[in-house]
Amino acid sequence: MEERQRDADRSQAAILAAARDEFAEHGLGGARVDRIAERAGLNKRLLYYYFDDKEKLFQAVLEQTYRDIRDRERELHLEDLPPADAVKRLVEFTWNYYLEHPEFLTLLNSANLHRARHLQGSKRARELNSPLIETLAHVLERGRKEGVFRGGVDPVQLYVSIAGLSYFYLSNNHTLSAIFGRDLLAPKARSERLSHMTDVILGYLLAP
Amino acid sequence: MEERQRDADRSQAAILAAARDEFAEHGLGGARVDRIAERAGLNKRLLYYYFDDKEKLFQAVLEQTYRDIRDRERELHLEDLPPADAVKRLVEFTWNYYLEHPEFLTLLNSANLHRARHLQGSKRARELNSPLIETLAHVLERGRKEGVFRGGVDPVQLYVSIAGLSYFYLSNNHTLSAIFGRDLLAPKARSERLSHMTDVILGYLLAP
Amino acid sequence: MEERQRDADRSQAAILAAARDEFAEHGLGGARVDRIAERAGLNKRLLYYYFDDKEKLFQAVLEQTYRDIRDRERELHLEDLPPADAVKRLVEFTWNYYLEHPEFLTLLNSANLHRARHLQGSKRARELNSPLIETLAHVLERGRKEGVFRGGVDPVQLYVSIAGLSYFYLSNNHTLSAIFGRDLLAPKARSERLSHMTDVILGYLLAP
Amino acid sequence: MEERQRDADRSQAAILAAARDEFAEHGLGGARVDRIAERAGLNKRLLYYYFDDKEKLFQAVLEQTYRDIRDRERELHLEDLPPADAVKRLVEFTWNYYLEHPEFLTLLNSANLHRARHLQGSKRARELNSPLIETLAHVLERGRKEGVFRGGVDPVQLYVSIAGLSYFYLSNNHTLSAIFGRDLLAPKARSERLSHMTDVILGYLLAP
DNA sequence: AATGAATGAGTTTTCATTCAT
DNA sequence: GATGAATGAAAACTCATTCAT
Repeated sequence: MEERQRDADRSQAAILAAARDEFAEHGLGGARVDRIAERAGLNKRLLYYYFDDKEKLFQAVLEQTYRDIRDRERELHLEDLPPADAVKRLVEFTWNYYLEHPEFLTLLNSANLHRARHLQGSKRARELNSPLIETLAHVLERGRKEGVFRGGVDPVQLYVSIAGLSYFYLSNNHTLSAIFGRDLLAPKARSERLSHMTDVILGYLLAP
Repeated sequence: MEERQRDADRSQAAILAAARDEFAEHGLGGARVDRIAERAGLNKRLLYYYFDDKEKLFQAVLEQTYRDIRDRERELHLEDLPPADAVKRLVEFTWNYYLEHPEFLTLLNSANLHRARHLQGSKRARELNSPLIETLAHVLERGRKEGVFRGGVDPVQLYVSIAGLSYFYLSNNHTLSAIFGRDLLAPKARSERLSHMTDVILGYLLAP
Repeated sequence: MEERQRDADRSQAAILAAARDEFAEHGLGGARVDRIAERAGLNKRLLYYYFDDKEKLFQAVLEQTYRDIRDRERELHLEDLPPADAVKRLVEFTWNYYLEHPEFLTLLNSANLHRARHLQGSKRARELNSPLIETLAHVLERGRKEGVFRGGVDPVQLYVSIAGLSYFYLSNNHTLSAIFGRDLLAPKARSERLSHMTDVILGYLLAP
Repeated sequence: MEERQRDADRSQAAILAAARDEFAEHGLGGARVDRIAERAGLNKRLLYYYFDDKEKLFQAVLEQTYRDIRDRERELHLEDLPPADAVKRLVEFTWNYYLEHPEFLTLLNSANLHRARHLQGSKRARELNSPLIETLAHVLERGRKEGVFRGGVDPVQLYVSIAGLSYFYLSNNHTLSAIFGRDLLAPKARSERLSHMTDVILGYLLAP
């Protein structure tokens, strides 16, 4: 009985991982159920047994994806750092997380292409919301009080901006590389981008 | 003769417009050739007559899309404005263009999902490159000389950042709205976003 | 398990038989996958499930066709007969096999129209080679030693000639009938042809 | 006016030649009207203008093909040669004509696949019949009278046999080459085949 | 829990043919 | 006589999903 349960868990995890890769690579429309089963090394019928249909499977992948990044964000402990360091750390974390999880970007693109309807039904919508928003609000408040940050900064706007600077560069990496004729993921290009983004965010935040 | 030619052009244009909308709405994988023909009000066979297959049609759409935004960028005449105004205008233009052309965002996402292979073969790759990069370089240089801008700013990085700030907000609008539980496209939210982005970019650029 | 396996085998066999008939009747280019499925009484999708595509299905049919005639040739036991009888038997067998398997002729024509590329990839090319060539060589050798056959006869040439005499008559039966204005498959015409062919081959082989 | 007529004739001839090649290469089912037009360097509409449809075009090609070989046969003048030489010449002619007109073989195969229905309607059916049959009858008669040929030989059977020996070898050249693992069209193989065929036919005919 | 066989409804693509000039 | 544009029907092939065990 226990054995069976463990098998079941393992199978579900294998399916989720395979589905995540397939959806990330081809989008929701381009993903193939057959390929997911093959990637997972399991019978196709099992996908339906555990996840009902392709759409629900996509939703499960999305939820897991959000859960993962939120867990990581929670480990940042920005509240323990001086304001400027905290912001810098957030910029770096965002950049590195996107770099190491390229599937996150394409999954979000797919979710948005479908107008986020896969999140609508998500019961754990709470889980989706970033715990960072509140933390960031505190950091900004602290910075303002200490006189290092400008005031009137909306933490949501800032959070979105920090994400956007990394996201666009990495998500559109292929078209940008084609247009500019240079490899945006070369080591030097990477560190220049990170440094630029930090400059932009801190240049904006730091009080004159 | 003229008539016929004009009809051919009109048909091709109708197909391109229909395809652009369909690809934008459903992505490359989710787009349906039948629907494109229906949208265009033309026989499906004609799509193949003019564009060979779905992939080439997508490529044609992409090229036209780039051509359009590049044409608009060319009309900005940033070189005639004071540096800070020029940058502000660019931020506003980018924001408004994306707002008015939501298809641009999803098309680029699709192109990137497919690793920009549809641009690889594009003979007119030159056309893809933004004419703004050089203009922006001049603006930055002027600003630095006038003592209003900081030095050492890479125009490509800045261009990408300006784009990213708008792009992420609008492209991921649905997931973000779901997460934050607020409508990011409400009039007030829009003006707040534009104002925030301008603050970020100019806050970064303006010399202390 | 057994049941299922047997069903799979039965389905594949039904598809192969239906495909053989359809290809024989219409050629590779004229054959219709829909019709094959209908003839087999199975879902069209299954053809692709088992044989990938139309080309591979044609290849499978060809291989099976060759296997069948080779099996029959093996049952002839020409080595047990006096040389002249052995050759006579081969002429008769060839004639009758072609008569009873008209699909063999058109399938070979199709294969040749496509430059036999469907045999190129066939791993079991060995199976295609007739076991008769060696047997025929022995028969010719025996006949020569016994003084009844002329010497210097290449068994491959002879084999091809025996086949050609029947093949051309039957494969081109329709045009020949149209040209000569007589039914080449009427009973009398058949026996006359067989008798003529035997005369030709033995008239050539028998030592003067 | 005259000019026009000449253009029209030239166009029709170009279409026929292109169609002959296309049909020979791909069979009736595999031939493409577009490709025929392209090969002919003419507008597709013109094929329909002159030949009504694909089927009628195929019929026209067939008729022309028969006309051509019949014309050549008429030039043989077998009646002027000693009987054995006449037969030898016919074997050689058949072999060489097939070698030089590989399209003849595949066109006949296509015609037969379609049960020669394209000849049925042919008004000039008379043209199809070989003038050689009668000539060959005379040659056989002469040979018998001179005591060099055996008696009781049906000229039609002999004609078909002579054709079959060459036809099968050349028409099935690809499968035979694959099966026997040797190139049947290599120069040495060619001359051996011709010599073998002559031996077979004369070995059969020559009185003991 | 797991799986190979089977399927209906699409999906892209092709093709012979016709229209309009 | 000649042609580019257009089309309806059908072709090969695909896909998510279900059946039966």
